[in-house]
Amino acid sequence: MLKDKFISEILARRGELVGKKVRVCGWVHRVRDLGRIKFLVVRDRTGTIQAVLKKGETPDKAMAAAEDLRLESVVCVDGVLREAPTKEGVEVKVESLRVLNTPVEPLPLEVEGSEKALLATRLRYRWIDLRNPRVTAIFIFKAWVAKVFRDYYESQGFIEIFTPKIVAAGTESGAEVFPVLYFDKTVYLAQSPQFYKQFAVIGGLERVFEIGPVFRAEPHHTTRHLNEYHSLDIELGFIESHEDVMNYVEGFMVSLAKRIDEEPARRALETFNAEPPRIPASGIPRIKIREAYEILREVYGKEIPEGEDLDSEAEKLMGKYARENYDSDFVFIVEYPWKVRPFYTMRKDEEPQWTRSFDLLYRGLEVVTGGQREHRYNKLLENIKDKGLNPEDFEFYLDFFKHGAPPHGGAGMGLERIVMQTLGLGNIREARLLPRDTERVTP
RNA sequence: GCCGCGGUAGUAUAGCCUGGACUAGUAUGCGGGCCUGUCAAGCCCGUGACCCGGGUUCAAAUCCCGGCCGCGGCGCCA
Repeated sequence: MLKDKFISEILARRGELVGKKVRVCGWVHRVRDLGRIKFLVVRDRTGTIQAVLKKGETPDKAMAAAEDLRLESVVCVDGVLREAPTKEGVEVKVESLRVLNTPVEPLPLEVEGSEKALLATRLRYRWIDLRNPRVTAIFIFKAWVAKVFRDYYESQGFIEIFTPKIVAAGTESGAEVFPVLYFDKTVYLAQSPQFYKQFAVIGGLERVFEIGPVFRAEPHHTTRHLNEYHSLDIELGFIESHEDVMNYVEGFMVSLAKRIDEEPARRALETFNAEPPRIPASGIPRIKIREAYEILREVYGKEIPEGEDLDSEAEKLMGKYARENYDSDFVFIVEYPWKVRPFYTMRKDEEPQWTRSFDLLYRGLEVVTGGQREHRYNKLLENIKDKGLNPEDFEFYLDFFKHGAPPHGGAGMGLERIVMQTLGLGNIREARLLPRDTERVTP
């Protein structure tokens, strides 16, 4: 390995490393050339550190190598760490400078302050944009959210699964799918792992989760939709109702909120000046959609017809309501109308126009959808017909329910949306390394 | 899918409404120079742009039409 330590590690251990030789490998973030003395700021994923070269003190070979440096040159610097009046309190007195690569063209985007460029430009040159510490922080945070997800569900007895993304069935929750040529057949990119996570529960794994890509062929033009995103999915058996599913969703959100002071998260929140997610001690409020209609009408003068879904304005208002009345950044909206939910949703026995389902709003944006699934074969068949769908199209799925399907339910959570809402990003594309939208398929 | 707004150097912008002194301004980057403690270093010099096509006009960055691209709102969803 050329590199033995991240810059953050050198800085964290500066006490013991001062006076010793260190090696810093990274990108040239800035060059301040004062003639007989040159300062290089070297950056890696974890931070920046200053290296200094002085004519007469630094070996000529290193001085010569420094002449050809440009911004974003890739370097390894060897030298002695010493105390200095820099932001970090230390600097590297250069003894040798190795230039591993030099940009062959001027930079189309400046790393520092790249977020000031148009998002389109940043995405076009994402490999440069990504070097901006503010951008790096988003993806380190995203990885941390996924880790907390994995940690939490593993601790609750869930098994991680990996389901097919190439599927035969068409639409299952209303979202449009992308067709794919698969040998001599047309198949589709999975718009959710829905059927297969249920399959895994029915197959006896009982509690499962998956972190995987999903594909939506909707021509969105918004700041909160992607055509490809990562879904955090869970599914669990032996539940009494959708309340059990909500408890597990809530458990994850509480875990996120509790662990938010861990290093990568703390730094990201600080970078974006974001408030930690707020969940009251009493838990996330759960409001039936029937009550939400009333709240919207009476408190905000917003009319949503009974039995209709909340529109995005209504979701924003309910988010505001939860914040002001429950001191909560989250709110569950519960028991959605059957008419706006997919066929596999379990209806309430006594009130079949309502379902055992929920959405979770986070700062006024839907980030989770879930509920109890219909596990009784005959009821499932009825529901398919009631939705005007053809049972033959779902034969492979229906078969799962013929040989012992326990009562079960689950939820799907939008990873990028959780990241966006936590950090207060203006556009979900910022939370995706290489977003796919209606026009963008490169890089 | 419907609707709205936009496209000026590598990047980000001013100018457009009210066509002409625009030789298209500014910042930053980039190239060169000066400088031995800078830290978004500074100072000096230089470089570089009106999306494409058509139209109106004596005259178009500016007005009109079409195309392409970008951004956003709604819808749908995570």
